Amino acid sequence: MGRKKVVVGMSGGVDSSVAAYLLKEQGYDVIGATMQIWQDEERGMAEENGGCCGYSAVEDARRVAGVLDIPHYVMNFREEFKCRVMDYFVEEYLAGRTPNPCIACNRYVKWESMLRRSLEIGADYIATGHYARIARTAEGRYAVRTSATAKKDQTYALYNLTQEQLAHTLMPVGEYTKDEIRRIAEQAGLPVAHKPDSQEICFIPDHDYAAYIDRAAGERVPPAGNFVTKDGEVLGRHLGLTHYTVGQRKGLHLALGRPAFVTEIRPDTNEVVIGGAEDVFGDTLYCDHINYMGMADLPARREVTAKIRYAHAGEQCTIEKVEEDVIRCTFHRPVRAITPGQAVVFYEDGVVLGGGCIIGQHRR
RNA sequence: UGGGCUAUCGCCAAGCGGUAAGGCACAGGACUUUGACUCCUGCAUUCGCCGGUUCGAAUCCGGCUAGCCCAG
Repeated sequence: MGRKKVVVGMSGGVDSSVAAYLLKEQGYDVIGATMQIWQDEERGMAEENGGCCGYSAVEDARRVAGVLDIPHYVMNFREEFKCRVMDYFVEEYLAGRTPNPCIACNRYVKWESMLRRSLEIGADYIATGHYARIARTAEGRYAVRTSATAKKDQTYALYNLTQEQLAHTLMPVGEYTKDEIRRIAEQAGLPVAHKPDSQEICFIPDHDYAAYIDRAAGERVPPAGNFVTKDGEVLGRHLGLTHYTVGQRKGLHLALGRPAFVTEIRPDTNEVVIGGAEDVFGDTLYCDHINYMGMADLPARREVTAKIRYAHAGEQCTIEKVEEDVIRCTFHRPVRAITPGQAVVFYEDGVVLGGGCIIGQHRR
């Protein structure tokens, strides 16, 4: 009767399906659970391939659970998802920042809500199909560390998890490569072995973020304004701050003879600053809303590797706490597109030490 | 109204008698559990309009139209 009970968050995709399979093989008492997060089921049906939490989620997950012969529940997190992910996404854009909804979804929905509900039904752990591994530091802290495949590594999106959450988390998929996972799925006879990988933001199926924000924010959407150079020269009109992000090139409709990029978004003056390719590099950033993971605090400066976006290879840098809940990060070499609202995540030997939300290149 | 200059893809711009470079922008695709970046592909049977010269013109000639500049 000593079998540990684990609730596996099943999205209906290959990864989480294999996670459930692996845990069952390892002797856990496995329960499958699929989160219901769509606000509008009708619209969800429009999506075929599904994001990490697309419409086909429930059905596919149920079929997999059937094959694995494990119970399967559907957990309704629509309210949490709306409040912690969708609303956050819109508010950030309205403030001229660029949010990462997946990070918020992980921390607050996949973990906070799903873990609480799982513990309530007597589970010891929750598990997901993320390409990451749980590590224990010498000081006894929990942290996520890079998976066996650098290629599909998903630790960046998990930097915001708490010690409590990590203590109750299993990530069996992190030990394998994507190819191995698909092979395992095939051998196990899982019906989703060849389902395409998820991508894009799951709650905006048509990929038109600006239009989504327009619908959600109505009157509060920032109006059109000027594109300017850093010297103040007006280059043209922009469609409204929510259409842009730092580093962006496409969609500016600015034919300057050479590629033009967004280097800064100024909510206070409603301006979008434009520069050349070289102008989007910077070597210093400040971040707040720090989450300490592998390290308990940052009492002194420290040399680490930092990623400033999901698909960033990482760059060596020095981090230093400049005030409570604000860290300055100085890169050894300039990094491209330091973007307010995005997360910066610190690593040491593949272990996530912590991270925060980028304020910008200046302290504010 | 005289004199001069210029009119080539949405923007900029090669071309100077031999059968339309390139850049930017844009579109599509690839990549991608965020936004981006990047990469690949596409993008003027036609050169302001009408005639003429020539085997052959965007390139030469004439006229017209438009814009710019200098005179007034």
